[in-house]
Amino acid sequence: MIKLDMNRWIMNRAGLINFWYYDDEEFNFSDGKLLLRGANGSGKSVTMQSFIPLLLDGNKSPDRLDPFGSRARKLENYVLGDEDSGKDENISYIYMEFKKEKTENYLTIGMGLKAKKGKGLDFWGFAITDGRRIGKDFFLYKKIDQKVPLSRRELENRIGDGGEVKTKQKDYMAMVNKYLFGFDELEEYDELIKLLVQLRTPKLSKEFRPTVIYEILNNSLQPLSDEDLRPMSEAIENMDNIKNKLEQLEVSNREAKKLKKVYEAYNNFVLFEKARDYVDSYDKLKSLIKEKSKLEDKKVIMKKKFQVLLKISRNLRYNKII
DNA sequence: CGGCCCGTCACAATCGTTCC
DNA sequence: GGAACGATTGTGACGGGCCG
Repeated sequence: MIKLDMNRWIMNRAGLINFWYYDDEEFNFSDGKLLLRGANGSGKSVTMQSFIPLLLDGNKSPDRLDPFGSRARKLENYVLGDEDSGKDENISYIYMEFKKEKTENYLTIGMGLKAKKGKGLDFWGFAITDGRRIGKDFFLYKKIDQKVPLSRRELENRIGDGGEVKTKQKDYMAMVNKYLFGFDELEEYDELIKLLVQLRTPKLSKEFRPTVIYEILNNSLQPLSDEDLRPMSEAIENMDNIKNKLEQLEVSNREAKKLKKVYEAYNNFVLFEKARDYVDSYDKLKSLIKEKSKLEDKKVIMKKKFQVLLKISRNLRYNKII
């Protein structure tokens, strides 16, 4: 997180030595601001890009140097000068001095660049943290009157414990972040630099259209990692699944209701049939019971009649025999 | 003065990024 | 997907400083 420090570092001075068309040049900032004025192509952009972003992260890619994003010029060209009039070998220094807004504390970051024709580019970035100031009590020349710039080894010795020297771009970037910005993660610092690079694009003034602004701002935003997106995509996926399931269940429910309606009608019909059968059977049973009791009465009478007849019959037989 | 050790430099190889 | 370029790492040669 960015600390809200009311006594911030502000840019105080910036300087170039043996770099591009500059022999030994110093720019003094006023309240952290600098106004560069000049005709098109006079080198305002080239001068500024040498400080921001180059001095902030040490990224020496040609496309980063050029505000138009082309790869036409390598940093080596700025160190050696033009193709024909240039030198065969040269050491350049670029530096920026920061001052605390309210106190007399100074911090200088910078880089040395050594180029040899056809031999690529050597780089060493440094920070002076003990308050020594370039041109006042710290010099990038071997001797003050002879303008021979220090080699890396010589600079390291001269800085000593009062600062740091880094030869790797990543280390230099981490060092600048540590002293100037204080982001917890180097990635955050990287994002800030990317934003600065995006915002300085001349497209901003050339094509002032909302879509272009949108494009630039969009590009400058930190991309979301898969890690960040996974919970969301999973949630959306779940929502989709649940929605699909719900729709399916609703269809099923409708169909089941239809089925139920028909089935109920069928059930009622069957029940009615059964009930009618029952009622009929019950009536039949009642009439049969009635008939049965009638027949039983009849049976009793017949039995009595039979008894009488039997008695008569016996009497008749007895009389005969006797 | 010579030998040893350490740091530097140059070079090659490989990896990563960006652009077309 | 390839080309170009930068970053990084490893290796060997070289040279300067230090010590005996």
